[in-house]
Amino acid sequence: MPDNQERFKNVLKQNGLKVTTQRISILEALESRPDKHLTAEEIYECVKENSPDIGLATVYRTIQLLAELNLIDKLNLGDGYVRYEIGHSGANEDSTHHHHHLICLNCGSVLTFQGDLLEALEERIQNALEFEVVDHEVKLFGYCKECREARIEKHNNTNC
Amino acid sequence: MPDNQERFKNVLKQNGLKVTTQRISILEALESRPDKHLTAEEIYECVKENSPDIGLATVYRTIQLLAELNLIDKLNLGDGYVRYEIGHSGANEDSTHHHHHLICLNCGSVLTFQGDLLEALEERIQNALEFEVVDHEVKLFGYCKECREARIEKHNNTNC
DNA sequence: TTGGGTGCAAAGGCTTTGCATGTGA
DNA sequence: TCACATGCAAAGCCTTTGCACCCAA
Repeated sequence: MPDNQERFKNVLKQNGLKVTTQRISILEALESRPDKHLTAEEIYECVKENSPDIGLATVYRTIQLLAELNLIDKLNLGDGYVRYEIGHSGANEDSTHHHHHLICLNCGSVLTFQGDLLEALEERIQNALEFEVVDHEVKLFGYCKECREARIEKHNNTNC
Repeated sequence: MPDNQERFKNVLKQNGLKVTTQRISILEALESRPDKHLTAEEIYECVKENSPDIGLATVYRTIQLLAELNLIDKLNLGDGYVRYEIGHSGANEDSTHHHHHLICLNCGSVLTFQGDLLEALEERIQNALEFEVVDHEVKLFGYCKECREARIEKHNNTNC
């Protein structure tokens, strides 16, 4: 999406930051793999294909920057890596209510789903606990279609 | 709760594991601070008061064990530490639907709340995406009562 | 020109692991 | 007794930082 890239360049300029080839490459890498939830290392490997000289430290610095600019979202699956993805909602929409994640406990794949059924809950909390909710994160753990089918198959074959 | 401790000892024995003073101490430390979401280091400091010779490695090994035995829950607030707390639901209840967390973005305090408004959502996902949900994790980020009041006060004083 | 950006390597910080010693059953 | 558990220190691993060089503006 060149739109997104133009927006990125503008955001950088507006913040007095420079538009460098590395920054563009990293954004492109993330854009080319939507819903992929890449780790810093994966982004690094991906970017190196086109920019072999890039350093891992630059990747870390840039994703931190992108996250601060709300251009990408951080995601922690609890596996020791911090992951990143292009912001689904975009900076123009209400960024506080976005998508959530379905994490397969077997293969580790991550699906996303839209939907915001938490507003009622948040309102209740706001009233009951006087806690002002500004963001939320929902992770659902389970088994994806593929793994379920494989498991059923295995079950039929081995009976365990 | 001596009940919990008895249960713990039984669980250990049933799994062919030994009941050691270190393991008991660590469980006690976690029990004495419900809703506190301690890091390994904090547990270590806490246990050292009564067992000065304990090693940090033992704490790590034990909390890992306790988590595997479902006696404690892991919690990741995204601040670089893994935290642990005594399982609220206990092993006798339905352990898949427990409590959730309210994390203050200002002071870092963590409140918990019960309630499970996600069942409808999970059912919908189960049907639509053929993803079998077995557990979920909900984190709400915002500002606790104390910080809100402090913020309002500051606002009134400094006008910013 | 020039101050922010980058690459490389070293350092940080949390967690795990190897190994000899200790200890519950 | 003896296999499991512990303590200590070293190693692992992801991430950040220091510093000299580079380059977008």
